[in-house]
Amino acid sequence: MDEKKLKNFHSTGNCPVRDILCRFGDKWSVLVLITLQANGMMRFNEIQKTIDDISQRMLSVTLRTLEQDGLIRRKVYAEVPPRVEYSLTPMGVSLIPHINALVDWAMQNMSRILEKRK
Amino acid sequence: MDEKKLKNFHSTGNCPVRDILCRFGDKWSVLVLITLQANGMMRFNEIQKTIDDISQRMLSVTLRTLEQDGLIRRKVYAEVPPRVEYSLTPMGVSLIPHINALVDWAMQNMSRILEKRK
DNA sequence: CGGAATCCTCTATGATACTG
DNA sequence: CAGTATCATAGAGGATTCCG
Repeated sequence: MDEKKLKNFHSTGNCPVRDILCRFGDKWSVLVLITLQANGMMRFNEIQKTIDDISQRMLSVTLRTLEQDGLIRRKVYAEVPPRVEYSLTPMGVSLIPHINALVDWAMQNMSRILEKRK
Repeated sequence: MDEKKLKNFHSTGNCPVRDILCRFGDKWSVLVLITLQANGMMRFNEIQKTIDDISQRMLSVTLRTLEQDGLIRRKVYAEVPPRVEYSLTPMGVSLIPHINALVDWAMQNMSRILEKRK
């Protein structure tokens, strides 16, 4: 007797796609990305003021991770006081439309979801 | 002197869109959704075997949350032993393409990202 | 079979203080 | 200004046990 053949989504033990997507599953990454997209090049303090409930530490951690993954670029100017500017890389830009699609979906279905939660 | 007008993405204190998107930012929701999409109607145990590293508890919690949000449907059959079948609702189905877009993006950029992390 | 209840652990995040 | 270092904590997630 043959069972239903069920499709799964991870190759033996670890799924690299899950590894990638988990990076945006954190609390701040998506917000930082769309903030950079909307405002272009931004300084550390500008980002923090824009996302006003992010702690300095988490902004720092998030930016470092995103830079490591190649989604944002970090440019340091040899000045005093120091100036550092962040912007999206082409790869970061290529992710934006998909994030926006999710945001649009969320806005369209928000009221119905919030209704059901009660 | 007028400062740069920075665009932000949350109305005073709480952003409902963030509330919605955080639901898929957890470890399992997306995986459950695409698993249901790929296999259609599924029983609890089938899902757990398919996503073989999810604990019974987390599968239960995840399914309940997704059902509450109206993304999946839970159908109980009055049998012994009990049978419960899960499937996507239309709203759940409408989310799938956007998830797939993210998965595709992840697959396309995976190798480059993993390279940069080293 | 499909869970719920309990307990426990570990990670993500936050608050605070300090620095080149 | 743009961080790092340190410490503290809530909550996500896991292991185990029990139940209709």
